[in-house]
Amino acid sequence: MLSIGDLSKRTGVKVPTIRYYEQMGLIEAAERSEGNQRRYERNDLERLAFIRHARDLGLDIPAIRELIALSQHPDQPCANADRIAADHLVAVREKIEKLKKLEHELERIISHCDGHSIEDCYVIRALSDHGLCEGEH
Amino acid sequence: MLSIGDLSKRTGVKVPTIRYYEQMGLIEAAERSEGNQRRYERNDLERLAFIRHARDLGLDIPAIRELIALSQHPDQPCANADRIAADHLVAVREKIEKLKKLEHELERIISHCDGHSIEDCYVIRALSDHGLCEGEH
DNA sequence: GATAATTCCTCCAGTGACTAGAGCTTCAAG
DNA sequence: CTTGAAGCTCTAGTCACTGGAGGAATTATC
Repeated sequence: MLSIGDLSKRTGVKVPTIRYYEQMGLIEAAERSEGNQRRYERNDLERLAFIRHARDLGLDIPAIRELIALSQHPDQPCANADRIAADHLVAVREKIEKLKKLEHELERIISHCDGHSIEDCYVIRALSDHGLCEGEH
Repeated sequence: MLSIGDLSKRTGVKVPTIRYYEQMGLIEAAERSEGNQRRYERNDLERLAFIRHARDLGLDIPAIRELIALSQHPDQPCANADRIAADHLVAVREKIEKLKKLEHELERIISHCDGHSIEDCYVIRALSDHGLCEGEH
């Protein structure tokens, strides 16, 4: 039996976050000690590690809730789980593309600036005047 | 003189967002009509375009506030403005790196799954068992 | 066994950058 | 002069936590 603090240390999920996940229904309400403190077992540890891992991959809570629900019907086809992951992959790729554009834009702005005065600062000027941008954004 | 709606159309910043920026002190409180409606001029348009552009680049409001303050001292050196942009560039690059790792991980998980049942689903298994991951994350 | 230090509990509020809605007033067009 | 769009303020909600207050339970030390 683990206390919430033990569970936190083992999974790297902060204590208030564990309580938050319980509130959100991602983990079941834990058993309590005589003094009303949460007590966890091995399967809670696994469940929480699953959630942690999914969050690290950037999945949001509704998606995780769905994956958990799916994982509880082991006999069903896993097309839905694949779809969740694939949709997320698309979103991740889109974010990467956007950020790459930003990266280039920032590089360009910074490299154009000669570092003298604000009056001539390319950073400030580029922000003021969208016409100085390359491409659309 | 522009109404808040006109300003919104011209800059692409939504009306409630303009009011929010005013509240946050990014734009000065506008003059008002007799009937208490905001009235804007050309320089408000420029200021708001500046903010919009900086937000599109992903700068947060404190950074934008700082850039605005800097832009009002045209005789000072622009090292600070450069630093803000450079710091942001570092943050953007870090985000890109993280997302690329996620991309690979998701690709790998999805490609391993044969699409049969949840029981064997690699998506679910990979999430449950961190040991199936490549590298650290 | 007493005490002290740590961990736990619940509840509430705050984060960032908006966004939405209620309920009311003003403006512009016909 | 009427009507409908657009404006006003104020409040609350979004997402996924995070932090603090104030108090109870547990664990460690003496």
